Amino acid sequence: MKKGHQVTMKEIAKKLGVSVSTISRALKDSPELHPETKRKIVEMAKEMNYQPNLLAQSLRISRSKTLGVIVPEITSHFFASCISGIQDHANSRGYNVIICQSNESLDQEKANIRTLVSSQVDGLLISLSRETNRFEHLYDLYDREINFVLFDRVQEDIPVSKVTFNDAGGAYQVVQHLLENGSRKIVYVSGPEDLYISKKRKEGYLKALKEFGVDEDQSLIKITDLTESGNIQVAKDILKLNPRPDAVFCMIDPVAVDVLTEWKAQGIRIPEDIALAGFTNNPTAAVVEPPLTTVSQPGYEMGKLAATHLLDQLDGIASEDPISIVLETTLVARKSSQHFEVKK
Amino acid sequence: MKKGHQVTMKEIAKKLGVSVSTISRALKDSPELHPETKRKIVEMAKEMNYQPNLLAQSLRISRSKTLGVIVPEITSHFFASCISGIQDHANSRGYNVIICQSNESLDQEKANIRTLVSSQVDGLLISLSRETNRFEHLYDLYDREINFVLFDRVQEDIPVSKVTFNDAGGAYQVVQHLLENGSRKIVYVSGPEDLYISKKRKEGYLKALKEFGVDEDQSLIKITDLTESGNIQVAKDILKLNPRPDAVFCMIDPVAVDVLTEWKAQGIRIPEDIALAGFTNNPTAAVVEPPLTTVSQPGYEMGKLAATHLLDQLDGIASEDPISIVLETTLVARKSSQHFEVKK
DNA sequence: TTCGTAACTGCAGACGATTGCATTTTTGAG
DNA sequence: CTCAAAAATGCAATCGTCTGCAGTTACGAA
Repeated sequence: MKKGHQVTMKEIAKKLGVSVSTISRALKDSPELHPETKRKIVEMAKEMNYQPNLLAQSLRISRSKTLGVIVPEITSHFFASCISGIQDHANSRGYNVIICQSNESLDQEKANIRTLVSSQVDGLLISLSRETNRFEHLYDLYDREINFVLFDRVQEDIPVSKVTFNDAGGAYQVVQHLLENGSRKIVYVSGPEDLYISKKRKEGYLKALKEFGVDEDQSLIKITDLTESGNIQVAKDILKLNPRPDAVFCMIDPVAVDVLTEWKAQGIRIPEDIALAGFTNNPTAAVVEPPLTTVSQPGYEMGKLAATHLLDQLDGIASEDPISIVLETTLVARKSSQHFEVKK
Repeated sequence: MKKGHQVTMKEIAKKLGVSVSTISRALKDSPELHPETKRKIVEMAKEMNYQPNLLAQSLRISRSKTLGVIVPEITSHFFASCISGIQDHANSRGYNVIICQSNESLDQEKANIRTLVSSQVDGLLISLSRETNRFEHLYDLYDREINFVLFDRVQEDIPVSKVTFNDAGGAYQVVQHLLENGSRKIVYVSGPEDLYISKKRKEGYLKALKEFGVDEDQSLIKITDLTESGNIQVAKDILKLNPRPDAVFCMIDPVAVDVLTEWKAQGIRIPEDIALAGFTNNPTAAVVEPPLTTVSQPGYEMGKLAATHLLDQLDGIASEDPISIVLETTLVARKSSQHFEVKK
């Protein structure tokens, strides 16, 4: 198999004995061309299976009609959904999408940005890696006037558009739910503390406690590095608390699933002995036993909105002033949180 | 935010009062340049934050250093893993990756191919959609001498390289496992019959039965359209069989999970009343109750191998003759298949 | 001082598509 | 049959980068 040679306008021109400009005009259906010439050219182009070289077009108009996307990891169902939303919307507006993963690494994130910018993407959609606690690379994009939109894992201070969930609100919903079910001693299992979502969900957790008149207790806030072993360690630590807490709210579903698995192995009954809730509504949440109470975050919608806004900016439809779009989440109450009801 | 203007060689040249060619040579560290000139240019380039325009480079050398990937859907964990493997390997070799989803639609698949070819990707990695039962678009690529590799969902007759799992072997493993556990009346739940993996896994199923001297029984082969309602319908149909089968082997995990959920809702005990097994080893398989016996398919490996082979072809390292790479699968025996042991 | 050679740098054309302007061809009127 | 206007087509430059070749310096030797 040789390097596939694409048919160019030049070749059509030679075959038909006309100039390249004429080919170009014919294929754009220009009115200043003789209809017969046009017909012949279009026919020949089809016959030769001509397809325009997008690279050349992009170079000429300095717009690649391509968006760059950077997510921490594609294999996460949530980010895959976001990508799907971005794709579908971008394609419907004639844009291509180049996807990169940062693998939760700041260096990789920077490298991705370099590559995408070099590739002349018209704009970027970025969800920050876990490691990203410095933001020069983003300010650099900003200074260079390259359009980008942050989504889900954002940095709040940068004056660019952002699409986020009401993470605090979602956490509030789920903790409120646990409180309403009678729990008072509620653990919050957080990810790394400088992570945007860790902070926001903690806010919601604390707010709910406060409104129900429950005092904040630092010993009930556990931190995991989000690895499986880290999660299991936290699961064990929680069982050592005395008195044992009524309920545990994990920052993301995978943590809750690991905790659940560990506890089941130890013979702890959920929700009878302790209630459990997660966040994100991963596919796994619905199928574990007992089904996991969680908060639903429509990733597809988020991706679609982020893409819409970026493209609106690029196409000059949206104002260039940055905006912040906040999506609401929905509590998905399942069996894992029915602590006191079951007791009765 | 304006359209980000990228620094070009021309601007560096103007600033330094030299020609563009000199800039180009300096940045390529050409030996025929005065070291001092070179130093100044490199310094200035860094200061001005110069980044080469990949579009222009690609146009010039007629190679975009970009691969196109088409998968049925990104949100499937398996395909996401493949993509991840493709990405990592392609990046390590200096290639970008453009990802498209066909959403299981033939038309979308064709459209994706058109776009990617127009975008001048150097090669394609394709996993076919469910709907793809005609293959003109692939033969067309072949005729145009455009490099592509098929993976997982392949078409066997096209003379291009393919990477697949030993699907028949995997199915054989799992059915053998069920047979060894004492099951004899084993249902195979298949997806649409013209799907590559439906056929291959059926082969393995039948082979295992034959080797254990179990007669093939058409009434034990059920077909689902892979929608949730389709899967549930099959779950119900199986319960109507008289006598009730010992075990059920579902072509892919999501089907098995739907069946499991439906049966649990009906009070059927698994594996006590009936054993169950899936295929793919999705994350959900490990966390359902009972944990699902399945067959592990390393998607990341598959993606990596497919990318490696394609790039080897492109770089002239691999022979241009198509090859077929077959990856082995691993049986993951979990509780859902411990039918007779538990009975004892 | 002059010349040869090496060291350095610039020119121009190419990649493929597009477009303002110039040029050629056609058409019809006088 | 001529000529002007209109219609059809071609020329050339552009986007940013690269490179073969030609041109320009500098330097040492004679």
